[in-house]
Amino acid sequence: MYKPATIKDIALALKLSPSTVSRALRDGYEISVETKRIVMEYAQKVNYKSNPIALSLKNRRTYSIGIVVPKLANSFFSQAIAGIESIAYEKGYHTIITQTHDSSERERTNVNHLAQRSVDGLLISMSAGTSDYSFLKTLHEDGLPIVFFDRVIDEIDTFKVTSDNFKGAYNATESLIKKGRKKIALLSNAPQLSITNERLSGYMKALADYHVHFRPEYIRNCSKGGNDYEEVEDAVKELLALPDKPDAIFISSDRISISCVRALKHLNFDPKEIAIAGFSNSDVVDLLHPSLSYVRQKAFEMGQIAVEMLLKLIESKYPVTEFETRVLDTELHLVDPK
Amino acid sequence: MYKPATIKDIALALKLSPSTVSRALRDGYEISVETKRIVMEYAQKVNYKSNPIALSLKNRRTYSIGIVVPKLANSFFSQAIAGIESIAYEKGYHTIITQTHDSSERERTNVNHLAQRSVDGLLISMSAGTSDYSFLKTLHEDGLPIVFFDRVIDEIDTFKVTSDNFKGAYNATESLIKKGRKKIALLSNAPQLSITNERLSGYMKALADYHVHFRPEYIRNCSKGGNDYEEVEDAVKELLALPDKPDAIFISSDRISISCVRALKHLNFDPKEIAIAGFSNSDVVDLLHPSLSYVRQKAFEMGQIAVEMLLKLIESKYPVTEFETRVLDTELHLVDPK
DNA sequence: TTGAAAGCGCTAACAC
DNA sequence: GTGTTAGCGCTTTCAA
Repeated sequence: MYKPATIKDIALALKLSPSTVSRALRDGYEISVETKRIVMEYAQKVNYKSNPIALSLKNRRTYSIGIVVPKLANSFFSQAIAGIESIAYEKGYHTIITQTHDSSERERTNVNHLAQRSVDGLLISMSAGTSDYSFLKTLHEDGLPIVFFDRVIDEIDTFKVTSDNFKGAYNATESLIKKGRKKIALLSNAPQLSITNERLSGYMKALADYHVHFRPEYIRNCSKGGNDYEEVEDAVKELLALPDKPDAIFISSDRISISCVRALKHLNFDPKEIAIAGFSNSDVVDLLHPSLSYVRQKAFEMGQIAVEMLLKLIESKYPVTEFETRVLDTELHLVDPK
Repeated sequence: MYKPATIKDIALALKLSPSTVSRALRDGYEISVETKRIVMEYAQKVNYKSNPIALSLKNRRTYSIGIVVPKLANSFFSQAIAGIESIAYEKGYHTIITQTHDSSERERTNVNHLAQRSVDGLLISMSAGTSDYSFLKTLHEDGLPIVFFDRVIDEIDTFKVTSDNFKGAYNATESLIKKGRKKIALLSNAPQLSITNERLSGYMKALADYHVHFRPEYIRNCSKGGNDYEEVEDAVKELLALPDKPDAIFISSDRISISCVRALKHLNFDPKEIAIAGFSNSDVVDLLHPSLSYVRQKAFEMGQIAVEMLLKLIESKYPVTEFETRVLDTELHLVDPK
């Protein structure tokens, strides 16, 4: 293992004290111009880099923030992360990204790992399986700054950013109705998730507003959140095997939208027969066949806002007690099946 | 910010010395069972967690490895990362993921950031734009363990894992020939990349073996690697505007494959008219329209192998001088356009 | 303007 | 079996 130059090394070489070198390097006002010059030059020469670990130990700050998402392969999250990074880097923070694969278990270990590694704060979008939030609550009460994005929870009072899931779902459902569809099924995500219920409400409200009969048998929950294709295909099969089968499906989750498209393709369904609309931030959703209308979330922007909130918490000199929840608009993209 | 319990706190409370507490906590053999019990219990009670920053400072080990990839949104990389994590977590290592967006500039800052944060080693897949490897060379010579995967470079002698890009490209091109196509264009990635040339060779060899005339005007490089859609669409347009226009395209890059599909869709090309085959690890490639045959890389496995190599380097007691380059098979998936 | 010394949390010689 | 001390790299009083 290699050993980078330290302040001590420089001090020794230059016959100065470590403290002088330290001050010179940080351009301290007490140090003479001449000394600074000498120190800087030598530091340059030996390629001195301050050791952030030592700094962290001293300052109890790491200038890194932890990100916990269910799945990197989900475009929504990789877009959100890009947004987070864009701001974080600018402000001199490093990001540590971890994924949970929607496992509550991995979520807990990842979060603890991050907290122990002393990130200055945490950005998290909850896993589908999680119902016990105590590990987060404890950390939060201990003073770890946390901001939730997209998949938020009520149990912890802090900054949050989400999409207007209600309206997104409403608009998508409405678009199906306006296409003349009256028998609209719902493929939904794990019921623990905040977003699942909001989207369900939007769907229901649209049905009600347009006097479309609501049928409980048209609702299917895919509690594995589209991570398990079989689950989605089974749900689609069941829907299409109903005596009075739906003529449209609204899918309230990113990954499940993709799985539903795949299921319809496998089952050889004509998109004209079954119209679909769903949440999706996939960057190829416009190329899918069967095609679908889709609700897009402002993922990048959500990431940016989340990290700005977190930095506010981290950098605040006094404990923050006023928390805001931002709700971002969604965009509906209509696609006519060919 | 909150202040977690330290060894000192425990020592003070229990009227023991810090070293005794330290040893007791790590179940040191010299410590009496009784003392251990007392210490353990008290530690439990105050929720003692060892401070990894202090440990890192002491041990010059962080048990974290840095990952540098061009783009998380690229399925190939998110799959590789999943592979990396699967092994890393198991062995008690933490991963720090960063993306460069194929910018040489961000690559350099990310790598330096990671090296400074004292990761124990680095897994890297090079950005398309990079041609100056000196920053990596320096770190490597200074003793930082580095393993390259997928997009490797010759300039640094260490462990590497890639796919059999030559054969993948050969097989894909061959499949187009076997479909009766004789005018096969090539959409290619940035020429600096190792994989670009290997795939080019595979394409050329297939043409040669089947006595298909090679035409330089059928080759187009998209040096932005599919990050810039316009570039790809222009390339496709140019190809299709040639007097003797191609009847097939082989695309030698993941992201460009997607962009090419999009271009063909925009330009309203019938997949029967232009057959396409390309590298892609997208998890929805089978749902794309126009459809394409695709070469899939063993991304997850590649990640696993890469991290295993890295751990070998990290945990080796002696400097390693024998390096291996593993080459993984690719899988060709044939799709008939409808 | 510069230096000496203490301390962040932990471990490991070396005592006793 | 337990305590003392020094040190990882850095900053920061305090003293000179």
